[in-house]
Amino acid sequence: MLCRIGCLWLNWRMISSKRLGRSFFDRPTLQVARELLGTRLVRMEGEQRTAGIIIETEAYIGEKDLGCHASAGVTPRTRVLYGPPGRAYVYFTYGNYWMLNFVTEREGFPAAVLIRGIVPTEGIDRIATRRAGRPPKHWTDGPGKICIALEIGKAQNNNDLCVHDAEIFVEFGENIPDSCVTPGPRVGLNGVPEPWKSIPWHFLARYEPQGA
DNA sequence: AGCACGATTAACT
DNA sequence: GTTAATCGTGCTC
Repeated sequence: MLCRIGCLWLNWRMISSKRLGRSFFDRPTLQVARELLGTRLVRMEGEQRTAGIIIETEAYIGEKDLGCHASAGVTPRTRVLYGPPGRAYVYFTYGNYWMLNFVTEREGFPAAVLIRGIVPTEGIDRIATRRAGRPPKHWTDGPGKICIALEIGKAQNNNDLCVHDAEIFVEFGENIPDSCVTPGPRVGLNGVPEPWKSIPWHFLARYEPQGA
């Protein structure tokens, strides 16, 4: 009886959960990158939520993709990319900035989605403090800015997004129709040879926050 | 140990 | 439009 109740409770948790599970990330990276648009990125800081709607993503897929860090093979840094899907890959670049990615596809295949833009929805006061002096329009419109606004750094690298007490996770959001999505080349790959430099693995959503 | 570079940002002209 | 800042990472010696 107790077991039955336990199972029902677990089922209820699964069905009613607003969170994306591991199966969401264990799929082709382009599909994950596209479908992440409109979902909600949540950063737990103790009991407080800081969050925003994801509106811009980029896919980095495998060792053959010369724009992907995994083109260098397994190194201390890229090890996370080869790990199981549904983990955070957080790396440091340009001497100043952290970048948040979600690892995708099966364990052993290195791929991830970079989170490039969100629209803040919760914890606005904390975001405003961390982005002080900048206009709201530029609070979270870049991958480095998102990590500043949500206080994401080295400590979150390799974090599992799909456990109950995750610091970072993603919730289902509203559906973004294809008519509101603009694919294009990935940003910042100037030294990367074609076709990787121009391949349209960047996804930008036109998103109108409620009431605007 | 040394070197070149980077999935950026902010402040310039 | 251009460019400086800044340092971990990966590669070579």
